[in-house]
Amino acid sequence: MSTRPEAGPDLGQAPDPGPVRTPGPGPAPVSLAQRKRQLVATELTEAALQLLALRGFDAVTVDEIATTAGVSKRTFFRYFASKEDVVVQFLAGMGADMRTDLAARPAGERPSEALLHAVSVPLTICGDHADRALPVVRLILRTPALLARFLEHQARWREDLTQELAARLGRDARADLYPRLAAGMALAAFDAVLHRWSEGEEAGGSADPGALIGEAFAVLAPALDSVTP
Amino acid sequence: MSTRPEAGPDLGQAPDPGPVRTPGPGPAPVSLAQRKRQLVATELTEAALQLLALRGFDAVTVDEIATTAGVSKRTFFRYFASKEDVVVQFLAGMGADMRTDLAARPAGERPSEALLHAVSVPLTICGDHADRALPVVRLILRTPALLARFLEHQARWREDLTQELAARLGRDARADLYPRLAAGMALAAFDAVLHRWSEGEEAGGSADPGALIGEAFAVLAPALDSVTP
DNA sequence: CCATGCTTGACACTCAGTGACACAAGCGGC
DNA sequence: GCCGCTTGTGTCACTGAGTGTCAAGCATGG
Repeated sequence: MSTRPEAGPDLGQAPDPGPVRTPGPGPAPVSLAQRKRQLVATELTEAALQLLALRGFDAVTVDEIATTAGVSKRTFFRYFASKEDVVVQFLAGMGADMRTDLAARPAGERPSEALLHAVSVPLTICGDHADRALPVVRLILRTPALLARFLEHQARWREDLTQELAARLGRDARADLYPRLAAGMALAAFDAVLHRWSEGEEAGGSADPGALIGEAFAVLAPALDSVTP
Repeated sequence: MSTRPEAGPDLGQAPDPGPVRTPGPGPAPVSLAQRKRQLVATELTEAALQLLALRGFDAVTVDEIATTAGVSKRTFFRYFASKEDVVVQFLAGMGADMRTDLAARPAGERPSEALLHAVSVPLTICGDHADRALPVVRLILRTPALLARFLEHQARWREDLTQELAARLGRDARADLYPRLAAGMALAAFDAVLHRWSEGEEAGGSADPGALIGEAFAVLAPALDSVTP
């Protein structure tokens, strides 16, 4: 792969069913075609997560994943933009609505409050499905190639949060350091929590990420709100 | 490529001359072989930066870069672990001594002060060589593949800063959120400054990064020092 | 002069990722 | 019922990154 100027997989291009969600039933798609797509997608992620967790990222080829899922290599790339994406989209999908969530917060709310809520969304989801999410998070954090991709996604989140914050506060995202700085701080907290969660008690993940993020924001809050007292 | 468990290029494996520095003469290596190595390395980075800045990351092949520099593709990969690394190492090399710098700060210093100095090092270097550094930074920030690699490097910095901070404060980097959180905040400031610097006045880069980072840390300081008053 | 070690180029190979084309459903109109 | 149309898929061929191997080339030290 490489830069992917504006490419990406041809995932349901009509009423975009959103990032492929893996196992959870959730709001099932309606059309037959959509359900078929969904089926193949989950089959692929399932196969990928199992194989990769078992043998490591490098020891598994895309061909293997595809064949295990019962499709061709070519079809794999019609669902995911890269080998890394099968794993990362699992996490990244959860963060996609951060911006929406931030935009939905009441206008007068302090930045620290609003950001805390936005960032909490994916973390509480993780916490609620720890059995599925924890192995994935661990795999990502300890595989350089996956980490790089994940951070790339995160950079997009940061961009989104920056824009949204700038809009909320009536500031210029270019000329003013604060919006990007605040977004970065929120994501730093996110990362710290993710690390702590994945490392704590190498057995079954320790404290609830929802609680940890609150702890982190207690430290951040004074700085986050210092610009709008 | 992919995960690179512990691989990397066979860069001077004897008394490792450190990351290949590009043009600056600096403390020239002594041995003849070392100087030859250095020469090839700078030739490669020079060729790469020129071609990539001109035609974009995807439109240039490693073969081209190598041939332009007068060596073979195989030799390219003996100097750089990946196509991205030619560009990124330029920046990443500067950040490598962050940890050393942090460790060298007086023990009693407030975390915000110590971190500010550590993070300032690469930024002031950038500011001092803006004519060379700015195009590279812009290229990295707007090329997803390069950004991903750069963030991967930064993750290593964060790890280093985390360890060092934990040591300084006598805390446990695993159980305690604060060290990683503080390191993340410092790097968030770093990123914000880098963005601001690269975007400000699309002409020639605006305010001095050294000044910008001070501005950012003015916001961060209360949070950074809140744990050790 | 010869042995040793380091660097390089040439070659072959794996694997990620893409483009092109042909083929098989599912579906609406007539 | 048949005809198009769209959509998803497999096959094939191809580019380009990255690696292993081997056989020179060229410095050094004895």
